[in-house]
Amino acid sequence: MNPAVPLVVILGPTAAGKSALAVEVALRWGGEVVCCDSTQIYRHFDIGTAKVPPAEQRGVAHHLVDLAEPQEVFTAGEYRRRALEVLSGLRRRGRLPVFTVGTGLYLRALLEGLAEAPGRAEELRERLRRRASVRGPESIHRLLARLDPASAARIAPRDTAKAIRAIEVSVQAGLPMSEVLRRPRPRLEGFSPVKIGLMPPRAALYERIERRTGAMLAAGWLEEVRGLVARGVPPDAKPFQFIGYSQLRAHLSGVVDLAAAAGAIQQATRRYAKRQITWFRREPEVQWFEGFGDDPVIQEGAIATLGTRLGPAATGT
RNA sequence: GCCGGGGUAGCUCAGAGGUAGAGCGCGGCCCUGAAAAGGCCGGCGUCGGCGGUUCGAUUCCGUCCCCCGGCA
Repeated sequence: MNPAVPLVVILGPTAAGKSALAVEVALRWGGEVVCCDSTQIYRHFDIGTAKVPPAEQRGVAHHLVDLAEPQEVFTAGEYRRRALEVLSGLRRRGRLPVFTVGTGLYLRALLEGLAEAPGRAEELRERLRRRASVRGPESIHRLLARLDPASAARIAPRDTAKAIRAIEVSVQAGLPMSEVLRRPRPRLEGFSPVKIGLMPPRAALYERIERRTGAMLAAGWLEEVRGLVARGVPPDAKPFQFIGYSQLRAHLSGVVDLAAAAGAIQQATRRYAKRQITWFRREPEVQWFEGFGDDPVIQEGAIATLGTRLGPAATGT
């Protein structure tokens, strides 16, 4: 068994400056960035998902971006498998993994593992969705209550997405999902995570979200969306549900003017940031910094904290 | 200056003699293969100011201030 090696995790809400800090850390300790973001997985959806442009990568390798085509469905389990591959490569080459985490579930799937459970069953999902739209979301919940009362008690009656997953698992596994979840989970071995959290003041974060939306539009976001539609990416492709892409598609089809679309994007982003904050607050053993990751003062503090765990910087830049 | 209309939550507004609600916003939360998804909870308030009537006024009366129209 190899001794545990460090792994850096940088987490925080969208627009908190995770990417900039990650590149700094990677440059200091000879690391490579590993993205943990469910949207940057998709190819061709670049501007709105805030992928790091090559110039800002400053020669640092970025992993787990552009893994899937827009019409594919990517999952937390798939993320875990791909991340483990990347980690073993980095370990072999003696490079420090620096995760930028916007998607809390994916991080949890990697660090704590997922219970061994059946994967998606598209046909069953489709049937259940149809049932939900014809007979109402509660009908799905009633079905679940018969298959798995414990899960039904835990899942809200109108939370169709969670109820469908619970039914899917229970049916395929032949026992209630609540039982399946009791199985041991394969925790990440051989790495000791060091977690840095970015938590800018709320007002400043919201201001930055507003400005970034404008900057993304100025950078050609609308043209990107127009191009995706033109090249035939189907409207029901997963990434078209992401924040901004749905609103800009509505704008292109003439339903709303651009200003209204931009306002809706900003609002959706604020809500998303709030949900991320709620999730990350429960993450254990995080060293929190109350500012932005591209602020030199915050970077200095984070790097000093990391220094106590990683030792002095391997490369002096 | 005169005549209307109006000042109630962050915004738009409803309401009624017994200290107030809706939508949006905002805040809090949940989460095991769609997670930028999906779901749950919360009113956060000098009812423009000051007097008066009343057991009780945000509601009725007076007055002042402010906003929006129209006429000057």
